[in-house]
Amino acid sequence: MRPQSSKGTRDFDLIQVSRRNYVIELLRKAFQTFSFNPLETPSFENIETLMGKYGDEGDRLIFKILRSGDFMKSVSDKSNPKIKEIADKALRYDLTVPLARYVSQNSGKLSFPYKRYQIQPVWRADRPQKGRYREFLQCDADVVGSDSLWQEVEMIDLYSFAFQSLGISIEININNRKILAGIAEICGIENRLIEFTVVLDKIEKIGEEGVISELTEKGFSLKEITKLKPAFRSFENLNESIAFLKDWLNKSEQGCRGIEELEFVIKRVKDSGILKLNVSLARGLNYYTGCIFEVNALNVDIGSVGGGGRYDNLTAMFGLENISGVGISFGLDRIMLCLEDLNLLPDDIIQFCDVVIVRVDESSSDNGYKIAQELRAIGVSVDYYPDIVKIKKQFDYAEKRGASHVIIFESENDQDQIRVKNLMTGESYHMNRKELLIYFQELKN
RNA sequence: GUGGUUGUAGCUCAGUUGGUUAGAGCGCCUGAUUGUGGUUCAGGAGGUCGUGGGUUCGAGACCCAUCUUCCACCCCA
Repeated sequence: MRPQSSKGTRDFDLIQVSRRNYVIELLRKAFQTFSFNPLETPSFENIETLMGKYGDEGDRLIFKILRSGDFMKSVSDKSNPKIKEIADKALRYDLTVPLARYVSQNSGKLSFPYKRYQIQPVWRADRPQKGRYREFLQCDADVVGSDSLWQEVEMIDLYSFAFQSLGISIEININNRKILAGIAEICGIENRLIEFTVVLDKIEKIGEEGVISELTEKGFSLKEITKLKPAFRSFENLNESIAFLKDWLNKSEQGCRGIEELEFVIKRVKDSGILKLNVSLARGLNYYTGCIFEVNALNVDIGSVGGGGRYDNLTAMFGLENISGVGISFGLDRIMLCLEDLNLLPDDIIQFCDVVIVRVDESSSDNGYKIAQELRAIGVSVDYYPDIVKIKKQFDYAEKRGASHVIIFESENDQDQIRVKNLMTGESYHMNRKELLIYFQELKN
């Protein structure tokens, strides 16, 4: 059996784990600063909880878990069984639907608005690609149970806070689903809103001509497309774009409401300079109903590093009506790529061991181990080399472990002459037990 | 799900139109050298050439299937 990790999954070694933890801790801190509380939900849910929430495409990508026992017995058509006959659980596909389930299930004991953050892996049976895996960590913050636009304001402030702490310069594209609905209304295609937005969302990638040809392909008429054309325009200036939209959509009540919402938010966020109104921004998930955002890192070509928006009635499918929420997500894998590209990862975040204890023969084994115990008691990370092998090999080992010091017990060594070598400087000292403890104590501080 | 791409020693890769015992660098092991690891030298181990079929006198090279990698779609994060 050849060792091989499963498609679209990764192992993380010491360095990668350290770096990821560094980022996760900063995100956690940002979430806590904005008073979100942690929530963790199980890796799998009942299959009905997840199926049908992400569209047909989503259903296909959900990892389903086979029923236990001899479930095939009760399958009617064995050559073509129904999913629910053979699978009753599924791995979570995102963190939003489990949140909706949790909030609905616990609505009695939660106080609203309920603010939670959640950092957990999710699974998608997608075909892997650059920065896209079948198992990846999502970092979400959501607030549910308030219609207030202040929530949007806070979410954007949270984005700037978090990315600032990571040292990443960003711009946030912002739009409002109501504006998109308004555009559809003005152009007389309100019944094809989702189709239209999915295509419009690609404009950055495929350009105006691409969008036009794809819309044509989908059966939009030339007249409709001509009417839609103002949506392809992009503006550098927020006020300019708002003025334009106000004029264009003044006949659409919904569109006007969308613009008002945007204005409210834009006026109040801390760094409105990073906001960019982008009418073509739609975001795939069609449960969004209000403001939507997408975060792009500047100075690096990595795509979006986060996104989110307002959704109404996400809990309705679980029987809890009239609950509105805003959620944002941080794409950890993309953020890691971005930090690597920009060289923003500090190198002192990797937790190597501090000291390796080596010895020449068994005569110093007990003394050596005692030192290990004493050093550990004062919080030093100690590796006690277990075997008596050539000193060269033990030194090589220590260096590979990233240890900053080696403590050497030579056969003639008595307790008062313990040799300590600093691998960073190459300096070597002799000291007794007490001095040694003090030396490392000071190093810790 | 569609179309392409990749897979040779622990790592990075060579391997010429199918033809003898499949190579290099780094790493690893052993021994010397360097006054206790980091230098230098010498020697050595390690590959069913992703896996399974097939074509052929002969396959790492060709064909099919499968797994994996990366990429573009679809979709999305």
